[in-house]
Amino acid sequence: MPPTRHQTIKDVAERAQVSTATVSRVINRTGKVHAKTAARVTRALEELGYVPNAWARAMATDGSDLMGLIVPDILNPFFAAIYSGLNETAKHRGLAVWMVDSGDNPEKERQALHMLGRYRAQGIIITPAHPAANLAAIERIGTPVCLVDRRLAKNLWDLVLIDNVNGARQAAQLFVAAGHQRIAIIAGPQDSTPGVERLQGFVDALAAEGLDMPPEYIKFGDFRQESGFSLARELLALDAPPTAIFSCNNLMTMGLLQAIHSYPGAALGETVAVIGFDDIPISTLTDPPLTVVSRPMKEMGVQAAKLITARMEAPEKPQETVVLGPQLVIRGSEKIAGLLRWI
Amino acid sequence: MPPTRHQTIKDVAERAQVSTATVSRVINRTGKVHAKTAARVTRALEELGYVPNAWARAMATDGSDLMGLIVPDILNPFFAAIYSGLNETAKHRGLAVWMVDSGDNPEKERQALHMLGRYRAQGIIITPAHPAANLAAIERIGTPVCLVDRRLAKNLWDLVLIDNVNGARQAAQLFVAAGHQRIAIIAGPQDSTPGVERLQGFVDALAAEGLDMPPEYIKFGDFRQESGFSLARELLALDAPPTAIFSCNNLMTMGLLQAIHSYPGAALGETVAVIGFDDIPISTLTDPPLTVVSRPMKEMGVQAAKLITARMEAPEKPQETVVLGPQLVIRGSEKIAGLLRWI
DNA sequence: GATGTGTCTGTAAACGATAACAAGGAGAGG
DNA sequence: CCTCTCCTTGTTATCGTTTACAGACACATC
Repeated sequence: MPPTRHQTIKDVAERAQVSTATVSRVINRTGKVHAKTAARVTRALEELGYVPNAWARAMATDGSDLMGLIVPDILNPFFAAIYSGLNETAKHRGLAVWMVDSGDNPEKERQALHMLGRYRAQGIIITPAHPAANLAAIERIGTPVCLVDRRLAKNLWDLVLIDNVNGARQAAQLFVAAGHQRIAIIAGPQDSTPGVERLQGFVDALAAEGLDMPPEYIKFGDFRQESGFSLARELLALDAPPTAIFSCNNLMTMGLLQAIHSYPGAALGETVAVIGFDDIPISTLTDPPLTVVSRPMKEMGVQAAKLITARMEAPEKPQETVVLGPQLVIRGSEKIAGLLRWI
Repeated sequence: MPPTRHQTIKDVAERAQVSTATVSRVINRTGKVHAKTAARVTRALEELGYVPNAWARAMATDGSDLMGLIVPDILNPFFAAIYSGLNETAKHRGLAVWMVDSGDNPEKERQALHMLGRYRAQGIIITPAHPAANLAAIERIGTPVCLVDRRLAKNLWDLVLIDNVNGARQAAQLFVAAGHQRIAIIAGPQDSTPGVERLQGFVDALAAEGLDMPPEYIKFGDFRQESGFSLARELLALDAPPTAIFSCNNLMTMGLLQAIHSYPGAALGETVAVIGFDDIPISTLTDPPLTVVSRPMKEMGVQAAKLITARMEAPEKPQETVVLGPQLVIRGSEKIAGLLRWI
């Protein structure tokens, strides 16, 4: 292959015997162009296989048509689904979405913010790694910002949230309805809003049912599989192990299942019941299949796209929060054989 | 927040009482600048919170420092791992990676190629959705291209491949060693190289062991979970169902497990044994845990980064192919209780 | 024929950065 | 004191695109 330089609008102009302004007018359908001239330009465009240069355009128009999405874990289906919803909606508005992984790590997140700044993203959708770590950097961003799933220490930005309290409450009530008395929770980190809210909702709902949670039934993980595994083993090793465990995110649920599976004498649906927060691909493969609190993940991305494009058009409009409701998907793992409901 | 325009190099120059050239020199450490001047510039840089404009830089230097990665499925951990390896290696070389999802769909892939072209990506790493659909478009790309995991109809580009034949052979031999006679395969689409090679390797290896595969034991799926599920049910419903099934990718393996789980009388490790191609998060959670042919996914991304950066420096060097070896991870699901090894 | 009104097209100045070139000043050597 | 170098800095053209402005022409109207 010859070292083909990219064709420019100038090359097209020459070949079509017009000025670059006219070519630009044809490409963008702005301004009047005689049909015959337009045809000549279009032909030149095609013959040369012209591909517009997005940066040059961005520089001239002061708009990159680029949106950044920063997620803590590209591997987590939850964030992949958000990307999917965001991307589809953004594409309709002529915007491209660049997804970057922060690894849930403030330093990498800082780098990601900086990179998207350099490429002049016109809007940033982010699930922050930490409620305060990059607060200053985020405040300094000159473009619209929309937070998804997690809040920041300051309430300055549009938000797409899930009603975590409500989701956790539904899980708690289902456990109680299934007859459980010894109910434990593997909670998330308490410096993240979902971590706090899910714990809160769960504990409060049990209290409302007259059940107090002893401290040894409340374990704090870090939303990773490994912590779900080890904390679950701690719970199973108690003198009076819980008969029901609520796990506060999908990865920890994986670890929890692994722990139950490998723990002598423990068996899902027999000695211990489980409800997880967020669906996972294996939900339907366990025995019994897994009951989970499920979130409208893709819809979260769609809403984020709407919020941020709205703000791009009206930067000074009041801050807006969209709260979506989670839904309990009951598949069976919330019960154990030994406990009978007497309804 | 005030509608802060981005600071430019000119703003910095004014504040530091120097010319834009000097600022540029300080930023890029090119050319000599007096220590005192440099300090003044650095201070201005910080005080204004200057963020360089990547496009303007790209236009002036004719280099976007941008690489594109096009994958058929962002949700598949396999591709997420490739991204991870690619990204880390690229970052060391000052390159940013933009991952785009083609949905394994030639039309969306075409759009992705076009988008990366507009943003003047300096290299494209791609797992093509189809061996020929976008061949012309890919040939027209003016920048280095590296194919990962799948070939194209023409052999013009650097390649990172897995020895699929070898991986499938190992699976076949393990089944035979475990005493199986009735061995089936859920193969991938035959218009993709991995699909062809894994089938080929498996069938040939069995033939070498003196086992012919009857046609009803060879099912063709599309690498999605749903096809794994339905094809597995077809196999289980045969008059003489297989005692061993090899599933040619991770998603179909999920479907296969689901089918076994839900099929009356079928049980993993008792009536039917399974080996999957590619590891999955639940491999260790099934009972027995899953035996799989595992690939060095992250390493594939690293190799792709190396190939493409090498080609960016020497565009005319001969085409190069890197073949990485898969590894059999034996966990137990390749056997069934009924069959005893007599070694 | 002078004037006005469109329609169409070209000229040239941005946008934000880099880099080739030029030029000023300081110090060294004669 | 003149000249030669070297160090440091500024001037300016350039990258590919858009767009405000102006100009050229055709046609209609009075």
